[in-house]
Amino acid sequence: MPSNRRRKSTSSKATQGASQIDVAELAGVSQAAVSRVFTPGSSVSDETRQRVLSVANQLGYRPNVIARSLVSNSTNIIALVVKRFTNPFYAHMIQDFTRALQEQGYWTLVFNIAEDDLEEALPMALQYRVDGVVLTSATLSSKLAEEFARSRNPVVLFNRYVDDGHTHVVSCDNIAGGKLVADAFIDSGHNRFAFVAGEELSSTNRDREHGFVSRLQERGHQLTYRESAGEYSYEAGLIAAERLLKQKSLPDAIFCANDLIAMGVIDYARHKLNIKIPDDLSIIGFDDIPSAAWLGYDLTTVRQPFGKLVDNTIQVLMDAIEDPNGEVLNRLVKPTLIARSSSRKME
Amino acid sequence: MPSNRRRKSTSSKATQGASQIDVAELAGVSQAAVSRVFTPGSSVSDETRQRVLSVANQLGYRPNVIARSLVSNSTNIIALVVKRFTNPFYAHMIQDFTRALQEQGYWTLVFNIAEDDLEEALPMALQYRVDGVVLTSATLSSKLAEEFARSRNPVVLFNRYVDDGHTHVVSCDNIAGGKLVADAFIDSGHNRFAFVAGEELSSTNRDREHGFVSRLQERGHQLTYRESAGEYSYEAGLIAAERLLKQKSLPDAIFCANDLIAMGVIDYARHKLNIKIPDDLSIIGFDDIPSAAWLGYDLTTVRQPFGKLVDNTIQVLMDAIEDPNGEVLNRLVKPTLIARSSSRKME
DNA sequence: CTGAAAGCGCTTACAG
DNA sequence: CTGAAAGCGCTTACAG
Repeated sequence: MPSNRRRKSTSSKATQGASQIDVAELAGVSQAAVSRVFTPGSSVSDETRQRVLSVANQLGYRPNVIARSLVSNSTNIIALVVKRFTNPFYAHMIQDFTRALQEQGYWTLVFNIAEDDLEEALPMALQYRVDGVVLTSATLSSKLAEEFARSRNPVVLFNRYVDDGHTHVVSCDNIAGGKLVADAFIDSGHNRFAFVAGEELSSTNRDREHGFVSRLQERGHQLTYRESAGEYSYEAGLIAAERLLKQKSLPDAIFCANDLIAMGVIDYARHKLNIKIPDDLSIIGFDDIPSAAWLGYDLTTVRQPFGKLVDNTIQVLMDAIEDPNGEVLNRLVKPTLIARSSSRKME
Repeated sequence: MPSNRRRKSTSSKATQGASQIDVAELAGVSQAAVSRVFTPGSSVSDETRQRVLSVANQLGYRPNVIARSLVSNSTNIIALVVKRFTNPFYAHMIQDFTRALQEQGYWTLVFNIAEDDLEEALPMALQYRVDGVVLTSATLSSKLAEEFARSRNPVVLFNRYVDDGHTHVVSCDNIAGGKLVADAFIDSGHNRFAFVAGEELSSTNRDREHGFVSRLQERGHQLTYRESAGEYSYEAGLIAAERLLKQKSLPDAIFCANDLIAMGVIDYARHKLNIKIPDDLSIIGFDDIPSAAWLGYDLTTVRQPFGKLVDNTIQVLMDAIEDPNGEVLNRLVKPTLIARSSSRKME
């Protein structure tokens, strides 16, 4: 008879399920044997396995992952840090991301934070000894980056940049995206260009604008108007449109920093000012969220290669977990232009 | 000098942060003292506290929540189980829910499952010894419900029903919602009614339809057409509209089981068939997702009292965690009709 | 293949 | 207020 001394008899606190000790006692094997049955790859005789499994089933035993994590030093949990998100793009991101992670045997702990709380929230994530962290719509302060480096937790920035030497990055090539839009507008004969910015401080906004403006200039044009929505929302798009379209001479081509803004601009132009789109005004967005394809908008937009972004993020994360000392990865994924009817076609 | 024998000297594995033992040794106190400093409400002298805090800071010590969970038997994690969600309503739910939970000191572990995987995924959640579970867009099989009952994990169903005696429920009163729509249509003089169903097997769909049809009958009317979109999406709405609106004599009032379907129906009617909305056809949805208010749709809809639903869920959850033997709660929240221009006004 | 033992990093009576 | 000790439920060398 094996020893299994720790617990007094069959106690097992009322509110808790059975433990390995309970199973071991009833099955007449050691606690280690029970552990092995539930550890893939461990060597157990068929007889032991059967007996343990049967007792475990009878007792409703389930391994306590928390205890396992404590000794194995791995939780199989990934922290996904998102900022207050109104954007369907990020809802989708969470959706696909959690699913893809689950396929790899990982679970997702969501940290939903205001930008300012990052400094507090992230250390919390660390306390849970997550196996990795994905940061979305948030940038890492150098202090935090350092703390992460010290904790040796792999961090992947999603659609954000940083070049601190140990933070991995997976992002859409926003500069290239901005250039696609400039080319599309110019190729189809537009010549009064406007840009409606989203979050001024975000790298996504900066890069999209930079790509757009620089390509305009390369091809001998320039930006006529610049308006700021201030955030990536439909409502902000409406308001920006109101300001932008009260100009005496209107632009004939507007690039909006994301789709939601673009939809706000379209609706304001169409329903408040009776402007014909695309006859009088072409509008292009960024993201290709589902509603961009809706008949009421049919928005020309720069599609973020969603699946690729998520897949790359998972892959980078898995690589980093496997080899924490591997090289710092920086994956830039090319976007594509999806031409729909909110912008004039090539002439 | 305290003992702290377990560890050999200052080892602390290379890949890990400092532990209480490391801090204790350097601060010249016992490990228990360090623990007390990080346990709110424990009694520690000011001097000890200062010394420990200073050393902890110097070493970058952070409590290991996993270890704490193992002994305290509480993870401060809530499992949120969602089904593959395309609906912005649920994206919003996750958003608000995670935030509200964080305010209570809980974190959210997201389980994103296909309906069929529920049987596998939920036991996983249990293995993480989460403090509670919220189930969204999924129903609990009796086998699972029993397993949960045995695990003594509080479970709250969000917008789903079950009456098994131990599962809490927080839901919008979908039947009342359906009645609101019937009344609105009848009061404004419509008389050929159609219903476009979403997911046939969901209790939300069943109740909304039931409320709608029963109120029609109460007031001497009946349903003229019933079409099924089969799922709660825009695309399904388009297809359902195509089938529904090829009838020789059209309905003049369509109730769609949710907003996304309604938008699909509006777009199909308007852009493919040139039907005037609301002059020729009134359409009402359900949810009041953000895009329902967009100028291009301006959808009359039944607003789910979002904040109340989330608040109630959190509250029920907290109550159940505090008193696992408390009564089983069943909170039904009344929806309201938001009148916009996709439906004719009272005559 | 299997058991005894150590240990993961904590909390919490217990005794002072 | 404080330390010594037990224990949470596991995994994993170690020795057979």
